[in-house]
Amino acid sequence: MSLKHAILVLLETEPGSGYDLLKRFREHIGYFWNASHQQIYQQLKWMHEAGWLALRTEPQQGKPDRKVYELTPEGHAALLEWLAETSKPQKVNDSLLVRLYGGHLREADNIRADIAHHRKLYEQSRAALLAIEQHYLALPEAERQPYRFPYLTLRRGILSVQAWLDWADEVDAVLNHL
Amino acid sequence: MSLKHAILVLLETEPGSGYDLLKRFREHIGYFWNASHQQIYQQLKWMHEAGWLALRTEPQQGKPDRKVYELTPEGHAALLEWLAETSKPQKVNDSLLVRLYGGHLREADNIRADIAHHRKLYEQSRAALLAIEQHYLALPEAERQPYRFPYLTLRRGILSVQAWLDWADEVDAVLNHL
DNA sequence: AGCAAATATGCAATTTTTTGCATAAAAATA
DNA sequence: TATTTTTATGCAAAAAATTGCATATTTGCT
Repeated sequence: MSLKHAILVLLETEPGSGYDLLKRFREHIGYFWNASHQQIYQQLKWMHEAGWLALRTEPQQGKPDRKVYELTPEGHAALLEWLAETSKPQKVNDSLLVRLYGGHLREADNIRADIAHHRKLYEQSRAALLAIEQHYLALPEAERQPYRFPYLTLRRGILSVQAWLDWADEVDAVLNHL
Repeated sequence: MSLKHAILVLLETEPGSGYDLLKRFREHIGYFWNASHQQIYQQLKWMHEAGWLALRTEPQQGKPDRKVYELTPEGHAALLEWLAETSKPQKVNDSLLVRLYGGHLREADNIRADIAHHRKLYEQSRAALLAIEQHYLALPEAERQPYRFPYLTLRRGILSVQAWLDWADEVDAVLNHL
């Protein structure tokens, strides 16, 4: 529904290829937007055909051409239009919690392992986000300016991951005196 | 992908109609699973045809029949099988944060209004979840037992909503000295 | 040197979700 | 009494996401 617009926001900040976008989704904004490479390439194709994106093909020695996309004025207009809409509340679908809800049908060890597995992922995520934050905070005031808004979203990622880990501690405490 | 299984978990706890499920999704577990009525009725049909659910039609005076679904042994088996799988990390797609990421293209007041609008929703959600928690904590030990696992998911909802509100405070502080 | 992983792009089929439409009675509110 | 909201169910078309397949080079590791 708004992967198109997520792509517009990213390309407005900095033009890039489909693979560049994939990495940005994975490494930088995965705590608020996720997309597979198939999805991204499909959308880029659609957006290019709709006139939202211009395509610059950079020939590379030996390697296949690098296809760099950037916003057209139409794409910019579409982005502004979308930004003005009021966003619907986030739709959450978390199967880990569905599984926990049905915990009475599972082995306690299975639940513990499930939580432990996710804990590792969230801890990795927290470390990555905190590293990005340190990098941002080390910048001189002037260079921080353009990242003001992305930084606010980064804070959301950090608080959100931390809240998950705090909850996991509660869960482990309960599971351990079962 | 696992709406089917979310429905199985809910019906395992207590049989009910499509509308009952809709209300449970909306009022009780909306912080970890959401589904529209169209989705629910479609899935119920599929699950019934697949032999996962038995249908009991309760005639009502005047009113149209109440269609109550409950798990068959096959449905129960399907649920147990799914519960044993390891759950993939939650896929997050939050358009509010995409919009905030592109905040440099928006009016500050527009952003503030957007945050304020969502803050109201999250505050309502927090109040509802805390009320459910109070209700649970007021139960005598024995009656609390069957709700142990749902209570853990409720805690996730509470911590999660609180983390969002804490973040919104940070955002407001930054936006106000812009 | 050989193999795995990362880089880089895409098509096609299937599944899932969303959106729009449709009906109809009961309960609540003005 | 009239209108709106809630209860209650469902079909069909369109949009979006997932899954499986396919290709080819480069980089890092053993």
